[in-house]
Amino acid sequence: MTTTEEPAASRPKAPTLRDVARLAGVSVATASKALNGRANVHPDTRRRVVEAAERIQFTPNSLAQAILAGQTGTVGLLTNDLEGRFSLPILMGAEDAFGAGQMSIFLCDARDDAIREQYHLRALLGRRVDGLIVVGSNTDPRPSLGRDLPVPVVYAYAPSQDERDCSVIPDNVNAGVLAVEHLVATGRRRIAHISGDVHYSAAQDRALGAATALAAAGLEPLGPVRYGSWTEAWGRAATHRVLDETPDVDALLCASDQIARGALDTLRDRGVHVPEQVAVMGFDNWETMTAGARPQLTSIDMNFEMLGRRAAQRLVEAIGGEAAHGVETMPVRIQVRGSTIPDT
Amino acid sequence: MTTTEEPAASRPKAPTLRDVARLAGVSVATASKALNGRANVHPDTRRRVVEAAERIQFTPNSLAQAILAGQTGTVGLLTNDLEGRFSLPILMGAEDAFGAGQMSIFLCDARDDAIREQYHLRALLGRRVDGLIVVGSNTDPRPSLGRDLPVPVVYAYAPSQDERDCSVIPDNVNAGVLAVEHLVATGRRRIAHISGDVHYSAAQDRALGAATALAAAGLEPLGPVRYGSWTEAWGRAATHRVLDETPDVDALLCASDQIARGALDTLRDRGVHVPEQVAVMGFDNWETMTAGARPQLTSIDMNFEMLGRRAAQRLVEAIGGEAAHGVETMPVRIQVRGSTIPDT
DNA sequence: AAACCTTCCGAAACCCTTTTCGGGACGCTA
DNA sequence: TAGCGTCCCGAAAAGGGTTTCGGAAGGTTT
Repeated sequence: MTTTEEPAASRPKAPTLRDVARLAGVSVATASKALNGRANVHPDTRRRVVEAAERIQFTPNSLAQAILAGQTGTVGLLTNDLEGRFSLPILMGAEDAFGAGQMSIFLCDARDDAIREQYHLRALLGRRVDGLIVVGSNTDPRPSLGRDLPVPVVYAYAPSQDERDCSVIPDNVNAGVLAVEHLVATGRRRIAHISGDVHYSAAQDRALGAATALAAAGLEPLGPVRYGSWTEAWGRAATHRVLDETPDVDALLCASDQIARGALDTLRDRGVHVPEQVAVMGFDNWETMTAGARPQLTSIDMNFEMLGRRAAQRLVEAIGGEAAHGVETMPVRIQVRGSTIPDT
Repeated sequence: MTTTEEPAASRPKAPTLRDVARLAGVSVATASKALNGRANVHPDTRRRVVEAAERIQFTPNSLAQAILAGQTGTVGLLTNDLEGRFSLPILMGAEDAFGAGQMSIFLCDARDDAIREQYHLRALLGRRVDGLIVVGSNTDPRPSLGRDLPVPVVYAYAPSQDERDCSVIPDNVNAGVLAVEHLVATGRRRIAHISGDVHYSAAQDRALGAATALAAAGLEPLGPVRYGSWTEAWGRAATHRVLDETPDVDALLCASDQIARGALDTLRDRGVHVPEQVAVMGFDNWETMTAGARPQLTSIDMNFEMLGRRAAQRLVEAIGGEAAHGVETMPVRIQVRGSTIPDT
């Protein structure tokens, strides 16, 4: 029994640069230079080293590289969005923005729990992430992580309450404007607004934008903004009320796709034709909701991928030393479908 | 102006153990022992060190610890599920299973692209993850990552094609059984099955389970299994066909919640009462779909959190040297709502 | 007072990679 | 043949935390 005998169950350790050097018959220094394309290595030597590295499937240990460089090439994504409706597109946008993938992403779900968030924060800082992206579960401003962190932080979707932090959020006000402009452009004049939970800034902002655009078009809102919850059930109930109180409504602006789905259901039940008699719009352009609707749902797309890319971009800048700050709003866009324009 | 003044632009570097030792007036070795609760440190000395560490918010550098220990305390989650319907619950289950969070998770989305997957795999191995969880976009068996990796791999949701790998998947066959048993228990006898894409093993397995349970109950299937796509539109269209061909149907077993939503819409349009005349069931128990349905949708829950926990558990075992392998199916459960049982 | 033990602290090695610097080998020129 | 320049390669240090081992200081015993 020699000391090189390994128990059968043991997994082969990942090969190190030392192993490559030994196999190629050179020093570790030369092996490093050969693999990294540095000068002063004879072509034959380089070839030997590269072949040795491939043979044993050598992968440089990023940890050791990071400890030298002071940069780990990792980013922490701290989310409170359990469903991933916001954080996943943002994750993808970030993956794209960081480029040919030098950056790996730690995803932590704090589940709207401050304790858990602090806990994950400690873990991420211990792993020496180069930066943090914090994604909220809604667009309401959230407490700052603090300003004495050793790494830059970018807040996405939910801005930080601290103006000196860097936040990137969708432009909910303009979302309301775009929606009303579209409805007006299609000839609607009597537009009711069914919103979600009144305490959400997203509801307030969208309503503000809608009111502004209505005024600009010289129109009066049809009844009050009807706040409720972000559910299909509320969309159904509110639509009944709108039809009862203002039967001459010709458009329903719903503050989420789910509410809009509920509105469509009620309209169908009551024999109201969409979009001929009443147009319906949603917000978020959530494909799951819009694709199955009858007719398919026109919606405002919040551009989450772009939001993620921009957040990642700002983070890279901050890591590079450019201290951006303040709240940056990202443009939204409208996706027109059959619920506002008759299918051709 | 004191020396503690920092230039505004420069970010304070993360403090090291060396900084703590200097502040406490001891060596780095003593500081390490004091913070880690080792013996042979005088209580007064320990207290001084701990206070110094807290004062400068010292966080041990996990990279340095990892390079020593040969374990990084990180796991790679390689997913192809763009929406995160499977991978996010699995992520959460894994977070829970790894316990008080010694483990951090790299999330990479390969977007069903083998090149991108290989690329992320290299990056993860370079970062010396202790293990990998691979999540598929559907339950069809997928190619193995290979058996010569330096870390253990657990396949979740989609099993590996290689039997020697370790896979954890939901029990789709039993899901079909449970669904039919529930419908039979509520007095249904003429049960039609509307499924999704015929090429998906999930569709086949659920249909197999349903057929088995029907036979066990001494019932004949009502017409053929109607394969189509996993969409509401298909659910609507297929329901029309079922009603036209077999008007005496008393239950629609739909292979996804989306299909079931479509079925409910068509039944409502044609004045068929649910659940009195026809019961409707879905699969996946996707809250987004089930909650807004009228009536709320009975569905088979695939227990993704449990799946994730089990996968993480198997991975921990494998990291510890216990070589589990083979395909492990996880139990599913039924969530009964108003679409099969009248609301009380 | 000398020898011994306990208690506590610090120097140094270790992990893996990169980079700098010094030196050996070789060819060319005077 | 001596000297110089060029081309390669290897030794060594750096980076941060943990651990082992040696040793210093102080107290106790004979």
